[in-house]
Amino acid sequence: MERVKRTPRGTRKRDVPLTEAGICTSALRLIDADGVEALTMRKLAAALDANPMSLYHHVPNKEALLRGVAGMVGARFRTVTLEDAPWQERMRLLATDFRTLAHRHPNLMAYSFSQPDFIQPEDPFWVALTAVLDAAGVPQSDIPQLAALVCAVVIGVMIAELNGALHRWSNLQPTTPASGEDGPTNEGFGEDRMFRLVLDTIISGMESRLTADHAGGRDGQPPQNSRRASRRIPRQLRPPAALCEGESRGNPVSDVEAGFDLKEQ
Amino acid sequence: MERVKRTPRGTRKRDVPLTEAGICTSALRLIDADGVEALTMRKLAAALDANPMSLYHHVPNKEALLRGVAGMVGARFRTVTLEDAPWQERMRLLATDFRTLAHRHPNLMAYSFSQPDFIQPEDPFWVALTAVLDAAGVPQSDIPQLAALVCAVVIGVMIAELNGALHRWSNLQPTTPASGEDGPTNEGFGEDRMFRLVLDTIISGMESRLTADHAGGRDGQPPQNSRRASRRIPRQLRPPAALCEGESRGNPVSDVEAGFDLKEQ
DNA sequence: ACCTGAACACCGTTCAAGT
DNA sequence: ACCTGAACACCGTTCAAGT
Repeated sequence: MERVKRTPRGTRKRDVPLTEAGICTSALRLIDADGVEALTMRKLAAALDANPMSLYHHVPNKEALLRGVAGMVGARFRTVTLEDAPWQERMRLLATDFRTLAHRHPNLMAYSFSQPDFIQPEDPFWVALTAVLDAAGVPQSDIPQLAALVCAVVIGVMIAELNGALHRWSNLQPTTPASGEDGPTNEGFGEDRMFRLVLDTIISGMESRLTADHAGGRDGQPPQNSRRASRRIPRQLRPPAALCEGESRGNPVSDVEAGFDLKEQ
Repeated sequence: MERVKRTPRGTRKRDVPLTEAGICTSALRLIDADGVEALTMRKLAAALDANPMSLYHHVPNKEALLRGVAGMVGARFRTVTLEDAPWQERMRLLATDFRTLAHRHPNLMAYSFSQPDFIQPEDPFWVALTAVLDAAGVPQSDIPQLAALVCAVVIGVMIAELNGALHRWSNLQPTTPASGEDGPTNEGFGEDRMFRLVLDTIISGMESRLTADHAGGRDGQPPQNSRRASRRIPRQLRPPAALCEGESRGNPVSDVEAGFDLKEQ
């Protein structure tokens, strides 16, 4: 009995012994086609023309397999490091490159994004992001938290983009329909533009925080008009509902004057 | 044979006929305890002391059941509408209230957030959000897209918070370990603070866009220093990799001067 | 060492049959 | 009308047995 078999369509498979890499590659192909939830050890084995149980000699279980696939494409992330460019441009480039990778395997990424261990400290994306924040002048001690927030924001927008929520929400009617017009007018609105808008917005917000930080405290004249007025308003006009862990937030009205004061002072 | 039975532990169940609401309530209890992925039609039936097949007379299938549960807790969202407060404060309050709801049922929310139809046009959260953006002076035509982005950002941070990624990322070592210190020093860093920081940052970014919009174009003196300098830099220093749909973005260097120019002009 | 068939303990769901 | 038992078509995974 020969090992090389032919599928009903005649394509040749399994002329090579099973490998973890080969299994992951085939799994990725199935995920790209039908999504993570449609991936099955049995279907994967069939695609590899192998016995379902043979997979377990190379992969401990399905969860580890998915981790392997995610790690495989995560390692494919590439970006250029423009040391001389301003940090704003580097951050935009980094986020755009990340998004490009996500667009390459949307089904896998929609799954990976909800895994807490998706980003590892050695990942080139994380390394580049912390480097950019360092170049921006963020204090060393605040870099991890701020990088985490940037990750969360960027990934949040991409989740909403990949599962179609961004598109659907964008076409929801505003509260006041104005007049009987013919449906949503945002046909050519473009997720590209929205992604760039989010980037520009958080970069603007970071810029104003960083410059306020460098200007030093509350003495400088207000830069435009209302940017700092909102900070004088008490943070919470009513007591917040209890959180899960019953944790009480230290000082309810900690007025954040400027800068990234993440640490307990 | 009586309908009221007792479980092995003696607690009484099913003294009331099956209802869709009752099924959803029981499902929510199981989800709160063990997560969505652990919910099973058979386990749910056992919790209701019913035959697994009886559920299908009140709920078409498991997917619809989960939609029903999500809709049930989504309808529980409440917020106060402070008509007189500045839009920044209203937006903060709205996001915080949303987060409070998410903390009440984290397992369900972590699932719901990845469903594209989680937010419906009639949802009080959406209505309130669009009202806030309207009060902020966002042009009517841009409100849906901007609200969608706010949703995506806020939900993204909450996903990362609920699944622990935010906490893990925050404790990743920076690239330069400085010295052999004893691990991460961010023990009391607090997701509350990080959530507020994201809110403040996007609000700051929106403020600078809105005020720049009102000031009208590029003639006004630069407000502080670098906020607008980054816009003069060409957007893309290298050609972007092809996106999924092969869609070419119109003008690669569309310099966004100010305001929310989401529409194709 | 690598593979495999049978089997186990689960799923969601259909359907014919009960009351 | 509402409920139910049996059954179907799947899962992931274990395990003893093969080569």
